[in-house]
Amino acid sequence: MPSALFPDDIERFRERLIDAAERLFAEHGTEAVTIRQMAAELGVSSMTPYRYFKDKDAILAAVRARGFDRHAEALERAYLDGGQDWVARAHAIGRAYVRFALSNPQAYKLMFDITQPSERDYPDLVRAAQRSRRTMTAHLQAPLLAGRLKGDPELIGHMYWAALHGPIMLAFSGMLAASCDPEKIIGGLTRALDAASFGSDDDA
Amino acid sequence: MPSALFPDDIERFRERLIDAAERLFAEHGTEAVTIRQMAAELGVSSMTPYRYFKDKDAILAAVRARGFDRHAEALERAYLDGGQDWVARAHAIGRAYVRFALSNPQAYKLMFDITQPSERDYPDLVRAAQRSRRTMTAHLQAPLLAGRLKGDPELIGHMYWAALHGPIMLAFSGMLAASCDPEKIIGGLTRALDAASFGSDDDA
DNA sequence: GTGTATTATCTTACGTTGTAAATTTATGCC
DNA sequence: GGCATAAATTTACAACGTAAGATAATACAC
Repeated sequence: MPSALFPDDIERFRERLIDAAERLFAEHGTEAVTIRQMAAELGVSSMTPYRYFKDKDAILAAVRARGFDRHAEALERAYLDGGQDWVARAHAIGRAYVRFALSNPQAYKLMFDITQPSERDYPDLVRAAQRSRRTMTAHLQAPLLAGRLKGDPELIGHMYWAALHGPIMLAFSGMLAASCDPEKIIGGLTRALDAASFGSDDDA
Repeated sequence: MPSALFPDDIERFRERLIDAAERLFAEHGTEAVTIRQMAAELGVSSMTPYRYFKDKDAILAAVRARGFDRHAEALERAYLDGGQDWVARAHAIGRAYVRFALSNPQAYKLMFDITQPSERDYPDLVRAAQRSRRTMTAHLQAPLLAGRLKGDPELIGHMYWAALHGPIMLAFSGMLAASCDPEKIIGGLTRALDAASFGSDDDA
C-alpha cells in the first residue's frame, strides 16, 4: 500500500486516532483502553498506530494537548465576546472556564490529571497547556494598566484560576458534601476575590 | 504453615503490605508497581496478597484510606493545639493542611486522584475521606454560634477547602508559572476569604 | 502416635497488555 | 518487468493481574 505518505495524510491519520482515543478514554478511562482497541476502531492492525505515535503515552499526550487547545479556545471566545468592560469580561472568562470543565469533565480530568508523567517530553502538550494558562492572566493586563487592579496581575490571575480549579477538582473527586455544588463555591470565592482585588462586589 | 490465622495476624499482614505499597507507590507510581513487587518486598509469593486483599484496587483503596486518616489526624492535632481563638485555630488548620499536602505530595496526590474508580466499594476509604472533609467545616460551628460568621458554615468551609486544594493541585500538575508558588496564592485567597467571611484581615 | 480435615501458602497456568522484530505487500522509478 | 522503498501486518515476547490447582503445616479425633 505505501507510497511515501504525505504530511497531510500523516496529520489526518493522527487526528482520526486522537478522535478515537478521546472517545474511548472518556468512556472507559485511559488505563482500560488498549492500543489494539484504538487500532480496531480505525480498522487497522494493532501496530499501525506506532507508525504515527511513539507509544501509548504519546497518544495520551496528544489527547491532553487537544483538550488544552479546546479549553483555551473557549476562553478566548469568551474574552472576545465579553464586551468592553473588563470586569464583565473577566466574569465571562470565568463562566466559560467552569462551563468547559463541567460539560467536558473527562477532558478536564485528563488535562489536569496529576498522575501523568512529566509532560516535558511533549512540546505540543506544553505549548497547549501554556496557552490555557496565559489566557487566565492576560486579560488582567488592561485593568492593571488602568490602575484598577491592586497587586500583581499574574498572582491575581492564579488566584482566580485556583478559585475555579479547586471546587471543580473537589467535585470531580467526589469530595463535596451533597449540599455543596461547585458553582456555589465558585460564586462565593470569586465574590470574595472581586472585593479584595477591585473593591467592587458585582454579582456573577 | 497455617493454623487458623488470628484476626490480629491478618491485620498485621495487611498493615505490612500497606506500608510496602505506600512506599512503592510513592516511589514509582501506582501503575508501575506490581503485586509481585509488593509480595517480594514482604518475602512472600505473588499470590499471598490475594488472601488479604481482594485485588490490586483494594490495596490502593487501603493506601488512600490511610492517607486520609493521617491527613485528618494532622488537622485535628492542629485544631487541638490551635488555642482558644477560633480565627487563629482556623488558620492553624489551614497551615496544617498545606503542610501535609506539600510534605506528603504522593499521599495527597493519591488521595485526591481523580482517575480512581468510584470509591463506593470501599467503606473504609469512604469513612476516612469523610473524616477529612468534616474536619474542614466542623471548626466553623463555634464562630457561627457566636454570630461572627456571615453565611452557611458548610459552604464557607468548602470555600476555604477549595482555596487550599486549588493551588495545591495546580502546583502538582505543574501548571503554575515559575513566579507563583502555591503558598503565595493560598495566602491571597485566604485573606480575601477572611475579609468576606469575618470582616477581619488578619495576616496568616 | 496416626489419620484426617482444614487452611495458609506456593506453584502453575492463562488471557491480555505494550511493543520489538520480522514479514508481507503495495507503490514509484529504471 | 524488476527492484528499491516504505507502509502495514503478522508474529513473538516479556510482564502483568489473577484463577485454579498443588503443597504443606497445623488442630483435633481416636
